[in-house]
Amino acid sequence: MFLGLFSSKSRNLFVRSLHFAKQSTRPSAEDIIFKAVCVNIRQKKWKFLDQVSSSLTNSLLSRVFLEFQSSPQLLLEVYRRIGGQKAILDSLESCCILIHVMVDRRNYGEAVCLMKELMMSKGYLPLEVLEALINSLSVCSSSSAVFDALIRACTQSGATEGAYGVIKKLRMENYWVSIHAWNNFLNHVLKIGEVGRFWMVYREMISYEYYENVNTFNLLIYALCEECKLSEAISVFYRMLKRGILPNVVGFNMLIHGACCAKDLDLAVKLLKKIGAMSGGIVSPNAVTYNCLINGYCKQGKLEIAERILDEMIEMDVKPNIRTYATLIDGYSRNGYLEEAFRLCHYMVESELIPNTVVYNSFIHWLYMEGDIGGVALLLSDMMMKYIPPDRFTHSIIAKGLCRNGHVNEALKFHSWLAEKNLVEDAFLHNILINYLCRTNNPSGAKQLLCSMFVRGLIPDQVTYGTMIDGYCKAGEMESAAKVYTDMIKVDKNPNLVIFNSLLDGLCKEESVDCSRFLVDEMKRLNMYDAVTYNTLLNGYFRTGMIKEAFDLFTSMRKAGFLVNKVTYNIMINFLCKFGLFEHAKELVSIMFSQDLAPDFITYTTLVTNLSNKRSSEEVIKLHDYLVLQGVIPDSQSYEAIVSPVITETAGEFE
DNA sequence: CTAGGGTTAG
Repeated sequence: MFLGLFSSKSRNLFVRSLHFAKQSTRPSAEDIIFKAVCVNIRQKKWKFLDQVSSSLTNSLLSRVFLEFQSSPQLLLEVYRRIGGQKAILDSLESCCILIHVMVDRRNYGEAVCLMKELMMSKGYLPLEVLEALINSLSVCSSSSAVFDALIRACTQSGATEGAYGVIKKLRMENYWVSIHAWNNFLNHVLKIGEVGRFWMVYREMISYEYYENVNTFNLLIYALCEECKLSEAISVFYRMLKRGILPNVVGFNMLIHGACCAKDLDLAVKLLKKIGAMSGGIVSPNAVTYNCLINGYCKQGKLEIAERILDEMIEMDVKPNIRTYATLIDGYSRNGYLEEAFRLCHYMVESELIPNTVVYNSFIHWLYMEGDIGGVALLLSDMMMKYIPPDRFTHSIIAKGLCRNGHVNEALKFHSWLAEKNLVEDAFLHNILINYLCRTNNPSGAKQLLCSMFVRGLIPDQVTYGTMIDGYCKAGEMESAAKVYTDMIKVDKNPNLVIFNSLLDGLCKEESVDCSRFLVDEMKRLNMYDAVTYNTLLNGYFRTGMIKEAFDLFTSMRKAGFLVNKVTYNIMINFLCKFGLFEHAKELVSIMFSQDLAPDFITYTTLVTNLSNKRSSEEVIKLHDYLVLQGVIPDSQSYEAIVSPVITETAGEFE
């Protein structure tokens, strides 16, 4: 009978009369419909709800949500059913009630999810959500954990300023911002790579007299590792112990990861061995710990040790996971052992771990690097058949693979295809294409691509600008390079070391010695310079015949130590050879060995080419033998063109 | 919370 009122014909009439009835006294029409809605929700009669949902008012919805506070699952079901409707869209309050209920039930995941929905799909600002949450605080019993959830929702959806705004506002209104919320924000700031801001926020937090907990300390360790300040990270660890805070495995993992990133594998292993002692026996390594070490060794090309760690891990009863194998597979692939990588993949499948996108990405990348386009095609179709979704990494890998194998136009077509299908695009992919367009002497095409990024709503990053600048510098178009540089400054992007080095290289190639020197002085003032900077300048001095300056520079580079690398010696050897000073050049080769800077194929080519121009075949062969005996891998092109012919020639003499 | 895959310099 009552339900008959809601047949589609009479519904509108009813709703209209509802507004009328609002003014009149008991029992108000809202009361009636409220009761009807509640009864139907209790009986899960969704059809009824679906029929009326579009005409439910905010206040009524709020009442309904409050009524069902103690049945969170039912409430969630109601919300999900009518969530897409306009009524609920406008009812920020009811959603906030639901959020409070979820937080009360410690269902933080759902609460965060609802908040992200409000901000990302429904367009509410973080501060609007905050205000609504505060307004509904009085009717709900929820604690300030709801604010933690809001900050988490902001950081998870990338709203950095939103999250910080919420923290500020809460402090202004005298609400308590928990240490968890601070930690979450600090973690987010680190993840987006803003270490400087991390320390600012940390100092701010400390100024409000917060006490760091174990997670805060872990974040400090992480930040210091990011800055390659390992010993400071370790001392933070001890400071934590002194405070009586018990360490957890995460802190150790961060230290070990930091040591691996700083290529100090001995330290990483030492830390692994000392986890027990340093934690008073309460912490033991987990899969992450071992994975960090395995990755460290893989990146150093020490695959036997990496695999030994895998064995040790199994021995210690720590189960290897997909990341363990993905790391090793990539390690083998990047060091040229694709067959081994496939063997490991088979083994992994036998251990009932299914290869994921990351594993496919590694294989595809390294197959492309080997020029095995057919292999790539097989893997890509395999991925499709197994419904393993490609991601933005896959796209970049394909684009780069195509470019590298000479199909820049195919890569561009692939890119347009992605755009057409509205598939994920990022700056990374554009950077690859821009780079190859520049390399194929098409800076104007690269410029077009850069402009198209703005149209697609993608923000070019430092690498994008750096790649463009380098492209123009290499093409000798310094004015265009300068234009890109100023464009970059205009959008508040700071130049980095790579960009300065590119500009310096351009200036040196132009033989603008004064400008080059000026730039280097400026870089020194900003404390932004490295071996590349000095190598570029050194090369520039030699090219312009400034021999004295070059040698003086070399001397001061050696004094500094860290400014000298293989490239430095290659440059020196090249010019010594050009001047006919072969004995001096060879002296530098032995210095290279003694400094653990093993000559590479460029050293080989430089020496062999120069020697063959001016000296006898015997000397060329002697040099070749000497280098090979010392473990230098010859450049195959130089060997075929220069050394191999003279070997057969001299061999003929002895016949 | 921490670990794996893609971009720039000589």
